[in-house]
Amino acid sequence: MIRDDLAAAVAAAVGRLGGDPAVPVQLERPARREHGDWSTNVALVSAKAVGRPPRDLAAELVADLAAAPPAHVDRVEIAGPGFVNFHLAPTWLHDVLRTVVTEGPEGYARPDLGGGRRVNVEFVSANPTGPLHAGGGRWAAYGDALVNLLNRCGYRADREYYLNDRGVQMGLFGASLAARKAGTDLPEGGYQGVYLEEWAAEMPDDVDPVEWGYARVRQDLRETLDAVGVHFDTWFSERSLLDSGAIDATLAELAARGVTYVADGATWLRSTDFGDDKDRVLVKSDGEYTYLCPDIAYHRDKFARGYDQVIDVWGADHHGYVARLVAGVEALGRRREDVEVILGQLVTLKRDGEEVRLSKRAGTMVTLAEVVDEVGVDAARLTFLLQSLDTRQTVDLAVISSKAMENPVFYVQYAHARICSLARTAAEAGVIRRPLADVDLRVLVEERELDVLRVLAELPDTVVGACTERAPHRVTTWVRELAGAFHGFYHDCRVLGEGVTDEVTQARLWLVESARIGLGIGLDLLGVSAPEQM
RNA sequence: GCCCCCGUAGCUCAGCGGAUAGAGCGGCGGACUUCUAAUCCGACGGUCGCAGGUUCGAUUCCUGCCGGGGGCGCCA
Repeated sequence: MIRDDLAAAVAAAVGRLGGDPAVPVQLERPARREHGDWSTNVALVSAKAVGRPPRDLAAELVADLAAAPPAHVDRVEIAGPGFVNFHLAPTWLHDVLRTVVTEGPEGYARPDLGGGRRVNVEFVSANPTGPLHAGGGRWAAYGDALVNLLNRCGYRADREYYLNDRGVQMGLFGASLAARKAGTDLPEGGYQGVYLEEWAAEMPDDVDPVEWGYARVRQDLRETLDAVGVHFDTWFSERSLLDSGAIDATLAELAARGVTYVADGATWLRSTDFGDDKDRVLVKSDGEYTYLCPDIAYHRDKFARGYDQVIDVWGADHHGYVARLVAGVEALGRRREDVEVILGQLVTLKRDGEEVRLSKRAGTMVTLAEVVDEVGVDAARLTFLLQSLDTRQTVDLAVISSKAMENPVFYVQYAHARICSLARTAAEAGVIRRPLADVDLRVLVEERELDVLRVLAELPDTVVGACTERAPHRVTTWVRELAGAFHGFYHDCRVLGEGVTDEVTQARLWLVESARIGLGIGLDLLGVSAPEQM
């Protein structure tokens, strides 16, 4: 890669000039075109240590580099307070094209960050007491894309859904179902959703409402998540922890480690020893487990299944729960960095500008299934992956369902469809793309052409950043940029037809192919389809 | 009171310590006899909430304040 070549050249020059070779050389793409194609700040960074003005250092660097410029380098300049800017010949972008095509959809932008480490990503995990509401789509799309990113970056990541299938809520759910069926009053705090009426009507007379309802919910969850294209590797049942004795085994292990104690008839975890602000009850004085207790057993189980790292994706409303869960994991002897909790801000739903309160119990809900049904998987997923998880997202149902331009999914998919259409037209016209090695890419000199390649060049960095920062939305941003660059190219540069020389047609066909590969990689990471026509 | 997230163009949001802060949408003005106009181009639009600090350099990091959202149970 060009950056590594430039960095190596700069490091060597720094060494020859008596600078500190330990200072890492940073190469970045300047925001402004006149600042060149690549820029380094070594002179700024090491000026103090060397005790000389940064511009003097930069001048020496430039002189040294000019003696034997690295490949593709046209000229090297000093700018501003002491930046060293590299202006490259377009050939560096032609190399990008070759790399993209040669490495292909499988190989390009596939950095090995994970080294095969196994990661368990748990997400959605809504209580099995009703359908997923529309806001849950954010967790579904996010978790799924995050796993895609991890897997692309050399981890072995799995998707997991935790079913809280025991406890108070389940009982309440079953009782609500039974009451609906019998036409009696709902229990105190019961579930009022319309879906309960439908399900009660389906429910046979001679069944346990909790069990029947639980099965019904799982079916619904599975169908909905299938419809959003999210397929979990594991559906983990909280009950199974009780049945297998894992909860008691966990309590025994914690006791053996001396991190629990009994007070006021309850069993407590010394979570303050692990960074929590107060100790937490694991077993209540009435003998029941708290929510935390099986949850610690659950995380112990994940590690027992061979995962090196565990990631939980939760809504920000669970913020107060993080410290005790992490404390619990640490109390079991794991390193605290082995468990990572990602908190996302909740989704506010609006319909025609008016907020729709989402409450499963109150029953005023818009289901995820309805939204997907209305707008389609692709629009739904891309919408949820448009913004950082730290931003509270407002989704106006009227907007995403209007198939209008407000929704960027069409913009991006249209670019892909155009690419495929171009390939079809070429085939119909009998234009055969020659092997890349036989094509002269140096005819690609138009800014529109080079812009496409500039964006493609950034994909590897984007993937790394999106993965390490747990920020799939960066891929969304990138995909929109590539689509924009492609549309501009498409508008200004003809690939086929009279007035275009054979050389240019050939080179542009490969340019289009590289864009197809890049767009495909990005959309695949997001779980959004890349249509061949629209 | 303590903890977390947010505050950037009219709206929704990008922005990985760098140079003159970007995109989409809306509004305004343009471009289709040619590979898909679901596209493209132009102009307009900003005290990056406020005040300090660190730094050669801060929208970005730190502290305080203001505003919005969420959380602080032997609930789940």
